[in-house]
Amino acid sequence: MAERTRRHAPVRRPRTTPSPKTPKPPSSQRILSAAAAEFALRGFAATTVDRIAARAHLNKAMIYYHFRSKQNLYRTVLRDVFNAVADRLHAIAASPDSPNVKIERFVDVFVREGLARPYLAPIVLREVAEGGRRLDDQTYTLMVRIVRTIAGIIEEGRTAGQFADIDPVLLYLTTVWPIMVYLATEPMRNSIARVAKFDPARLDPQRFITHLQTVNRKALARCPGA
Amino acid sequence: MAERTRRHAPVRRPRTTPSPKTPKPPSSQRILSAAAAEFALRGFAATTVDRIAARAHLNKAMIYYHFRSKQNLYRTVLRDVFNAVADRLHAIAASPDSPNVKIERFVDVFVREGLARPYLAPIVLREVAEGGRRLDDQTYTLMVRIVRTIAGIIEEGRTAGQFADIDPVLLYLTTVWPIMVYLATEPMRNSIARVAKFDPARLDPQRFITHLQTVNRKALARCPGA
DNA sequence: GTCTATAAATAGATAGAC
DNA sequence: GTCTATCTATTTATAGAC
Repeated sequence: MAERTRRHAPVRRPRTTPSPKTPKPPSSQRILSAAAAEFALRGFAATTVDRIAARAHLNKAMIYYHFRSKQNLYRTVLRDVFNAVADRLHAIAASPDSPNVKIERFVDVFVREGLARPYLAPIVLREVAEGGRRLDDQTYTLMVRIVRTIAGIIEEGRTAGQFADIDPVLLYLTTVWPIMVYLATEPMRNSIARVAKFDPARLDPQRFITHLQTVNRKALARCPGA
Repeated sequence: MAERTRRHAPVRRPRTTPSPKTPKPPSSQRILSAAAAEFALRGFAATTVDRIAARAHLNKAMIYYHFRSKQNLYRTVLRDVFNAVADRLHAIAASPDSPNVKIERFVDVFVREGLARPYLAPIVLREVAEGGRRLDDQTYTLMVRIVRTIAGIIEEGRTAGQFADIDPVLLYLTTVWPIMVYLATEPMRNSIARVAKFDPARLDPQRFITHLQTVNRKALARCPGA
């Protein structure tokens, strides 16, 4: 609704003139990257528009020119984040692999993508803690599609008789969220390991991925298991 | 270090005069409750001292009298939260139950305690998203003790030959954090279910508890499972 | 212990030149 | 599209009466 009343800011125009050699990305892109980093680092409230501007090597006024408000900028960042996740997930779901392999690939891809995008997990977790109050309808729908897609993979395996009778939505919960927390705790993992006196290597990405894949495989196996 | 320089505020004095019939708790307690609720709802930065005061039916100045700063109040709340969790966990770990039962009880108790304390999960998740930057040493150590305790339960079962060769720390990750996210998403669960068109009852606490217990049992079972 | 100001700093948003 | 300057509101924290 408020989205309808945007007055200027052609935020993501169809790049008619790609400008062959762009040494640095256009300012609206720089703002989006800087905003993602800052929002991830400090959360919505603690992030100042000035800091975003500084990180983007721009002026505060430029942010209000491209995006109408801090709120609107945040929403755009959120949509981008969820869109990226949904894209990756759909690609996996649409692949010709077996459901079993799809679930494994899902874990693997999710962790690696998350490691490559350090802003992803903190932003999503902050939004969860917020009760999703800042999610607009579009992002909300996107989030639901993510749940439905992974649940679909499990349904696929279940109707094919390959999986045990596990609720896909619940397995989504126990799969996606440990990943998000694992990613978000990256800055503190070494400190924890040191204080707790165990080898930090135990929390290596590859070990974590294998663990989650194993847990999921066992959970979905038809073997009784005690 | 800064903790050493506290000038006034006998925050939690040994209640020498319990004042037999206290109709409402002492102001410092009211402040702590109000602060927990507000910090959970909005996070540290977005929470104003005025709102906490209003919720506690007190004046802003009282907060600075009892606690020295917003920061210090927040740290106190965090310590209380983690202390409560650690207490519950130690009680379970010290019980004479078998490791198998302990893990099941752990899941059950954690979810139910979390439901009864709606501020717990959001505060913890916000802190995770923050990279633990606001944790003081005391709380940090407390957090580590929680990891060690649950890891200890699994070690206990493993050396007794009852459990498969699963890394306790990794199982801690895949057990505790789905619970935290499950708890924190309480306000949005119904909306999600509605938009995604599945029965909200699928996300009932009891179903979630059973699911997590099943996944853990299978993960820890010695049966190969594919 | 509790309250009413109020100081001091900060941050979202805009005006208007270029 | 980009900048400087500024308006306005909010917010942490304190002073000081009772």
